Amino acid sequence: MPESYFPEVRTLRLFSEMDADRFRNLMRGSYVQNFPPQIELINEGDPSDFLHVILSGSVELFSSWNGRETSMATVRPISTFILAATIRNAPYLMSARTLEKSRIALIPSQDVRDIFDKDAIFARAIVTELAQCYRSVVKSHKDLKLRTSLERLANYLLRHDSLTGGTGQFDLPFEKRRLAALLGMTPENLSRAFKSLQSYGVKVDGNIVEIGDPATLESFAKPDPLIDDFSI
Amino acid sequence: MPESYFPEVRTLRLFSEMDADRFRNLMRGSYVQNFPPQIELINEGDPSDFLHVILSGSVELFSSWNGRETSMATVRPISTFILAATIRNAPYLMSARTLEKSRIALIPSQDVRDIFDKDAIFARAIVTELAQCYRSVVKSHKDLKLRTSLERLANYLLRHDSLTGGTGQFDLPFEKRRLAALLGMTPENLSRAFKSLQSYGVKVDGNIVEIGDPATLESFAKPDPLIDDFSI
DNA sequence: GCTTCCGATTGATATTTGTCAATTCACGAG
DNA sequence: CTCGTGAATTGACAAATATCAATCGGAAGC
Repeated sequence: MPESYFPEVRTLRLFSEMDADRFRNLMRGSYVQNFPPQIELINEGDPSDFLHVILSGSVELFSSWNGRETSMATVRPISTFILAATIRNAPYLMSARTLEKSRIALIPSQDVRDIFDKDAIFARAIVTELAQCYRSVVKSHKDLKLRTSLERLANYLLRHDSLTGGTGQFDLPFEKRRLAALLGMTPENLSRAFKSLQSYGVKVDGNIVEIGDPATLESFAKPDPLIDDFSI
Repeated sequence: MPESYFPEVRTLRLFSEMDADRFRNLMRGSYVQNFPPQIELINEGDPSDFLHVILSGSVELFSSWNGRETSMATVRPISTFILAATIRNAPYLMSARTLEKSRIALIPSQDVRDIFDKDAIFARAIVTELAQCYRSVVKSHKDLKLRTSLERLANYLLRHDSLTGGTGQFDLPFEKRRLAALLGMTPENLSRAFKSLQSYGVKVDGNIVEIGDPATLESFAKPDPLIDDFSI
């Protein structure tokens, strides 16, 4: 990996505190690659040879079974993905594809495990990151199991609004078909769900969403920090 | 905690390799308590003051939102639960209640975090355990999102059969209403699902389940190691 | 400007799942 | 043994969601 990328990767919580020499060694054995959109980076079931770090662009994590496919999460810079497989030296549970042109750093999993054993600070950082990811999936699981699709959409809109500054207006970050898969519903059902939310002040025009009356939408969505707050 | 419990806790992968002195210190600051059935040990949202280790009995992890409740997992000896909250010093995301008379060890979270910082071997063990838990939730999430309730039940039966020796006959480990909640369906729907599986050779009498023709059931259930194999 | 393509939407319909009410069944208390 | 309790089951029905087919509409290419 060219040294010019080091600072970017170093900003990641995972690497920011670790020993400088070790960091340099880790980076020297790594690669940075540019990928076009719609490239499959990881196929679920494959051995986890690399820890991936997304530096720019966006990546979708998804899973398939029996001819069906669902979206599990979207990853944005700067963060790692599929850390657990790397740590356990186990096959990937999810596939990954680029959504847009993306720059990805590939760090050999074996090196990550080696340094983990030697560097307590790095180990601490990995645990924190892992625990965070773990809690995110638990939240998603609660979202999916406790809420109807309409409630999931309403809460998604509130979350994304607050994420983008809470102005009550934002662009959907990807196609609606992808949002539908993420929320665990069909595109048709999503389309109808948007219509149903009109009565709570939600206006949609193409990719632009406007939350006219946050209080009304919240009274329907009933957001809960233990599901919707990704910072805890 | 009485010294007599030390060996039991020590068998946990999480503690088995750690420094003996530190282990003794950690245990000395801990408690072991016996709880009757149906006692709420943890309320989601509470601060995570203790890491829990179940020594005997069984515990259900569950979550609520807006008057609804769902089962997230059941925990059996000997394992920890809600490790991620302890590590991150964050509120519990799930509640926990005893299903039967249970003996639980309570280890102060602060002590766990302190030792984590000092003991690299312990840190390594925590990461392994966390990554394991994380992957389990991802599998559950895929199960819920990619399969119908009938498919989830069929795969659950196959998993549980193989877990109990693969004899093709076993007792359900808890009430059907709980199984229904775990699988994300209503008790009524579960009852009908069992009936539907009759045509694939599944017989149910009370709590006793018999898989008459594993091949047929598998051809319907299509079990997938990336969802159903909890050892990877 | 026109065409083509693909995602989004809409309507009609089917399937899945949940809800409500009634009944059955098993088990423990008295 | 009988009664009472709560879980499990069953049937009828309602709601949520998916499927299929047709249409719309905007963006890219010619």
